[in-house]
Amino acid sequence: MLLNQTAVYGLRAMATLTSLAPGESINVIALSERTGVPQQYLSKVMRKLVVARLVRSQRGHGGGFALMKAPRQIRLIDVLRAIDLDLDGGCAFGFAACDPTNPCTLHPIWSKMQECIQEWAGDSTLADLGPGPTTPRTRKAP
Amino acid sequence: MLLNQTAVYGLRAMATLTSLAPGESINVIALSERTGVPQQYLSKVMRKLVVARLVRSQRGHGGGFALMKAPRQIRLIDVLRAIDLDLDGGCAFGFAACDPTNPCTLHPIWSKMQECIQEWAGDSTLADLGPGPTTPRTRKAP
DNA sequence: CGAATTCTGGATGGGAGAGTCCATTATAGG
DNA sequence: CCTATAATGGACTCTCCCATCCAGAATTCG
Repeated sequence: MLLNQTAVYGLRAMATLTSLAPGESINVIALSERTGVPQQYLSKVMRKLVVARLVRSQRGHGGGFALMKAPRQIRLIDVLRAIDLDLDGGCAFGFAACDPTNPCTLHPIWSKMQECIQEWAGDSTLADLGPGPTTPRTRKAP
Repeated sequence: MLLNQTAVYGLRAMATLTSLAPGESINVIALSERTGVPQQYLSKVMRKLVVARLVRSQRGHGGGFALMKAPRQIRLIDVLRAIDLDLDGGCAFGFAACDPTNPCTLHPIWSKMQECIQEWAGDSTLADLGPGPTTPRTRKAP
């Protein structure tokens, strides 16, 4: 897989939160069932999203998680960064000084990929999600 | 980093082989110096490229590695596949049946990323490399 | 043939990501 | 005020990727 597992888990969770009615919240047990992410591990992931101020958490009876901003204001890159995913890997050759004026031989194709993924993650927001379900009839075995 | 370390190593090696004069070959020691990939590990990586028939290997005195085809005929996706990198992760939610007619909510943005990366890896070849060097003055610490 | 060179391959170790278990803290509601 | 609920946090395990060590097989050169 291209993105790491934790990043995908984060996207699943955020997508599910986006599908909630305004003002509604969901606890980690229900969220785990809908997303297929192991409960205990999902807790860790959610914490990262809370710390990054993308998600609001509420403890105690009736508590749970909800988005902290409007879906339109949450870019994918914000989610991925919150999950500690580093999209900008630097020079493919590991050169200390590699830039467009002094590029390594991999620079053209490498920067092409970087731009492609940066543009995707930077321009898409949770408002770009589809109308489809956030929970499946059947899920593939992990 | 987006791609895993081994995949990047593979691209570095292939880029360096591409920069050789026609008919020339290079042994793993020199290749390791130029690419910054640890020798012993580079051997494993090179073996994968050989098995995938992208690289020709020659043992004994004066042996080494060289490209098996013209750079134009080697796509990036061929290299990445040889390194066991799986670019097609399937549905982001892990749904068993997720397709354009019955999509999950993440489907739009997910497929957008898939297309972006598939197009990049499928359309680019080693002929698209730049003229820059394959070995740096200084390299970042790993 | 003999020796140096070079790739091949197995075995092993370290570390980070993924996942689990359990104790603790905070909070709503009766 | 008490209890059930729910998030938080620490400690631990497991697995796979990255990396290293070393023995073995093939091939060229003198």
